[in-house]
Amino acid sequence: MASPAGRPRSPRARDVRWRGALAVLEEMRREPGVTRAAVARRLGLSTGSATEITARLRDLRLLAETPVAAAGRGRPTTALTPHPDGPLVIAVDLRQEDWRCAVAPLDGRPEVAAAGTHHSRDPARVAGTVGRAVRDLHRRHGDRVVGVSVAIAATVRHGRVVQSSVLGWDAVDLAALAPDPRLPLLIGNDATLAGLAEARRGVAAGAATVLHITVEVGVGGTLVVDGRPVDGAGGAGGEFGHLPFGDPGLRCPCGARGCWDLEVDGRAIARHLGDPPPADPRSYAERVLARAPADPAARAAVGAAARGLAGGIAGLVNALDPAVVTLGGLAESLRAAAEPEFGRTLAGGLMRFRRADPPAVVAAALGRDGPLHGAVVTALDHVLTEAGLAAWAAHRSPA
Amino acid sequence: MASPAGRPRSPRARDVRWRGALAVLEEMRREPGVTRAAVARRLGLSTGSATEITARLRDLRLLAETPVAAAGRGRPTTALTPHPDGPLVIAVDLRQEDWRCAVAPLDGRPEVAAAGTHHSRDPARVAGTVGRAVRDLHRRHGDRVVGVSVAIAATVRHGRVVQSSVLGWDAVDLAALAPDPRLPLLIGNDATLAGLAEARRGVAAGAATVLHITVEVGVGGTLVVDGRPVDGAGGAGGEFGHLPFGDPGLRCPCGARGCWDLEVDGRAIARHLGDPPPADPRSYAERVLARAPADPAARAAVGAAARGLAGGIAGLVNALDPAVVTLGGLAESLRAAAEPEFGRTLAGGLMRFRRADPPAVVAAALGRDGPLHGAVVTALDHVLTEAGLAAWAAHRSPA
DNA sequence: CGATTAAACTCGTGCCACGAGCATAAAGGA
DNA sequence: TCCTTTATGCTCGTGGCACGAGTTTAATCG
Repeated sequence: MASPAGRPRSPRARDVRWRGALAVLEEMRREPGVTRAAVARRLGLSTGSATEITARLRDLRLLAETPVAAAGRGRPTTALTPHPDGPLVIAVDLRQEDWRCAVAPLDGRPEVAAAGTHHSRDPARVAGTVGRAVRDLHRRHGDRVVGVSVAIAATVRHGRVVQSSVLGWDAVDLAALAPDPRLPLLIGNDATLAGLAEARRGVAAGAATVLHITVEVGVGGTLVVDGRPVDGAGGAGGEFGHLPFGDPGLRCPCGARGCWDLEVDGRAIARHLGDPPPADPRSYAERVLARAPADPAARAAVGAAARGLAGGIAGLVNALDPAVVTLGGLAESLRAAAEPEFGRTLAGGLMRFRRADPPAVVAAALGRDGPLHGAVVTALDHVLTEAGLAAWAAHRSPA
Repeated sequence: MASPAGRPRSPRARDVRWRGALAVLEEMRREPGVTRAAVARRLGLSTGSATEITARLRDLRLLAETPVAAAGRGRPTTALTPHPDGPLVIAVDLRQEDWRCAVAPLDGRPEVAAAGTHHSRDPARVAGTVGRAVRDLHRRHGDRVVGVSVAIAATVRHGRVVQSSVLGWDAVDLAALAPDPRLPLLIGNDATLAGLAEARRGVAAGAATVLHITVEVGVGGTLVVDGRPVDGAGGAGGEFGHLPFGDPGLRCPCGARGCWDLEVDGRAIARHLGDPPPADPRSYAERVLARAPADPAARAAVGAAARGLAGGIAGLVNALDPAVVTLGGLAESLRAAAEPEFGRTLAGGLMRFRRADPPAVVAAALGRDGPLHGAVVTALDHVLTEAGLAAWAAHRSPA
């Protein structure tokens, strides 16, 4: 198989080695269980190329082919699936009070393998617990593991946690989560990753420009263009909650004034109801939402928050022109609870020429699994590159 | 040179035909006048590949090599320049009262070839005048012309002008500007294109995430990520002026309320001075800026507008995390005239963790040539693709 | 004017994808 | 049951791009 006469090529920047193979793997990922024939058709590959590429990928333990129930006449084709001994990524979702670890093969479907709760505000202890779970999975799967990706309810910049009001953390180094320093460790904001997941695998799959907005404590989200989050120079984009859409008289814990955050979440609802600022704005908001159908004051407060949400979204639509807006967390609950106000305010905030053709505003499909799916997406984005495949091929040469 | 035995390859999606050639042409474009040796080093090409690629491109009239003054010992290399009979793009900048047409070769340096003024509010007449100039250039350069790109002071969506308050136009079809229906005609917003030009060739060249903000009548601009403007599903992104950063009591001509537009331009200055709304907010603002150094009331009004500008920029930095912010048009004038207020408000509007490492805020370098340069950039982005080169090679086979 | 140096040119080779022709595995019909 | 139809997979010769070692070329330096 290796070069019989000359020496093997050294890898080069302009190299073409993995082009076809990558395209095939991306198709498998985009639509788990596609058949080989369908992939070849879609990519415009000749049957000869398809044969060669799949054979190569099988030898490298990157995919397997499973027979598929015959669909009409003709020679039956096979379904492309991740190789049973192929690469895996570990995804972690670290939330306010709990965490989950999952493992996913190249088709990007995570399987939760460990979970737990944490009530500690001590970052080191939490990182220790989660790190043990990750190391455990790494031991179990050996060098099949090619990356670790963490979704966390925190502001992340240059791969480091900068702060988290939800977790009550300041800057924290999560390098301890990597079971092996040679493994890439990716850290991402949970709302950004949830938006990424919606754009790639959720309701907005296929749309080129997707705006994801979620409300938990404050507003988060991301713009996803062509499947990649627009997260800025340091990856700390998507902090939409700190756009000054709100009352300039209100000071935000972030240090600025008039932040949108303060107009939308449980803190806004408490203000409208004349309640003191809630310790946990998220659960406070849920309680008010629950009693809103029967309680006019609660309903009015929810309506005000929904208007605050819709007005900001309208502005972002004006500025960013997304094809779809996806709503996660309390954002969807607020809209559902106060649909009339939400719809009116959204339409009224759009520039006139946009009103004829506004973007669809839809509920996120992945729910609380969004961040976990997003973590898998980013991890696989690293694996499914020329460099990633070359590294895999290097330490696992063909049988 | 063509296949001696087999038949020529048909083009395919996974084809590799233009990979190296495109990389070389992009280098020539990025740094006009680079030497062939430098390009080969940068791209990691062997000298053999460099020889072959340049020969191929020379045969296709895509580049020429000119001897270069010897720089030290060794065999002298050559500079890569656009071929004297190579492809050209036509760029148009259509502004409030005047227009310019330029021609640019593959190095992306436009040369203005025609210009004029228009005081008509009749879109058809303006399009007629400019269209004649374009057709004239097309006749002069024949089939060397491979694209036409227009920068216009208007909202553009899906390649069509939707409205322009500056020009006083409603929806207008500019298809008449194309001298030949087979030529690609690209229409873009002037502020978006100016931002693109700054990010690719101006002060922000090299930065991965650039936020460009310009003020003329209202606020425009764009976010540019990895050299591509983030302009949304229909290309109508960048309308930052219609983010609701302002007084919700003010109604904007766009149909929404509280638009940032109204806090920043000549209309805002007039409000602060108690003047009636100016007919031409741009020249009104310039007059007030001119007398601000000597006139405390004018200075205060300018300061208020500068604060409105800086507060909004701070919010956008929070949300988008750019590495650089470039200021064009009156935005730079406002900052320069009211530096203290601008700086204070900008810093105060940033989230606390960003204050330690804020983005550089710099004046745009290309000035009024920005939109023209941006139009050239988009046109060449279309030419310098596999499809673009294949089309060029098809109708001009090698000598 | 030869030594040195940087770069260009030549040429044999590997690798990927193509595509025509052949082989194969199912369904459908006689 | 057997032949036909249909869709697919496999084999193999070919083209095209880039590599890289060896050679040539055009400059400067001593």
